Amino acid sequence: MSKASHLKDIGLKATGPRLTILELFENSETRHLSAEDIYRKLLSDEVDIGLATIYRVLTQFEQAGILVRHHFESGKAVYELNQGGHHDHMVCVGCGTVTEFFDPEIERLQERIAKQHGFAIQDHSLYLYGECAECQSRRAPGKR
Amino acid sequence: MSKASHLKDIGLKATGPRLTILELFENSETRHLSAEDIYRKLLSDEVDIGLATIYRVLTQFEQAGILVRHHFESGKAVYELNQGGHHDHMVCVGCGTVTEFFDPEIERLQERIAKQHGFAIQDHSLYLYGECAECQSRRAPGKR
DNA sequence: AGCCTTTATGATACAGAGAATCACCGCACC
DNA sequence: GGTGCGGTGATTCTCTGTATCATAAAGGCT
Ligand SMILES: [Zn+2]
Ligand SMILES: [Zn+2]
Ligand SMILES: [Zn+2]
Ligand SMILES: [Zn+2]
Repeated sequence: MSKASHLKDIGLKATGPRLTILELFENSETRHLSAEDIYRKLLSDEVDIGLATIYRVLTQFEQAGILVRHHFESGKAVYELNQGGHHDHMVCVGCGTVTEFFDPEIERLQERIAKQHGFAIQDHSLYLYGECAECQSRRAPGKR
Repeated sequence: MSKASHLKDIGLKATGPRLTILELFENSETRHLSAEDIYRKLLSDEVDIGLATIYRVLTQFEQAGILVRHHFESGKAVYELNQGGHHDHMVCVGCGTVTEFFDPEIERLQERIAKQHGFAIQDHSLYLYGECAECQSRRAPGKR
């Protein structure tokens, strides 16, 4: 009953859709999922949850700190399980693969710049867009 | 006739709306403007340019390299004059003020991380969100 | 300048992501 | 097992931004 009680702790009833979506994140190969991704995945699993519910649950989970939301250039928001460690993202414009990274030096420099301007950082977003190693060799197989 | 010939060089006719929008950017106090911002500003100046035209012209100017587009968390795209130097942005969640900054060290570290993953960066976006100095003292006048 | 072809404009319709509505449903507590 | 309140899902609405299309205006040519 860990999952159900976790939901109750944050004031959310342990309903079918919520547990299903939470489990989907825990068992998914791809960490970063959009509302549409989740909707399609559930449909292919014969689970029928309305798109409105998915949007609602994702928002609630984000506010509860269970999920973290990101906005890549794709235009649609993606969510991932909040497992404590902050990290930033590299997005391949070829295949869409998302790679996570964390650089304490960059984090420190951001704080330093903010301090220089008397700015109190609450949040930040750093996305690198480009071509992953696979997509590069796929486009120029000879090179390397 | 510098502006007009500049437009012609990139294959765009030097029309009224295009010149007006370009001049608006050059004379604006605020560097970062959304389509809606421009539309309202022009309306208050008794200039009537359709919103569709503004969106179209902004897209063309971005493709021509005259403007650079950014997506802050606000949800709407903002544009600024492309004056050569790349920079990143700090956005105040209180008053919306945008502060620009450039840190060669952060840029270098991004490249290093990409290289470590065999990733070829084409573009990146770094936004810091928080409270500017003014908004902080406005909320807590005693402190400082 | 006046004509003519090409491109631009602007009103409006359309699209896509996501939030709001609201009647119905089902979990939790008794 | 009833009852009430929160949850659900079909649908509608909102908000950015794009596509359409008839009309207008650039700019090259004479
Ligand atoms: Zn790739
Ligand atoms: Zn991540
Ligand atoms: Zn501020
Ligand atoms: Zn800027």
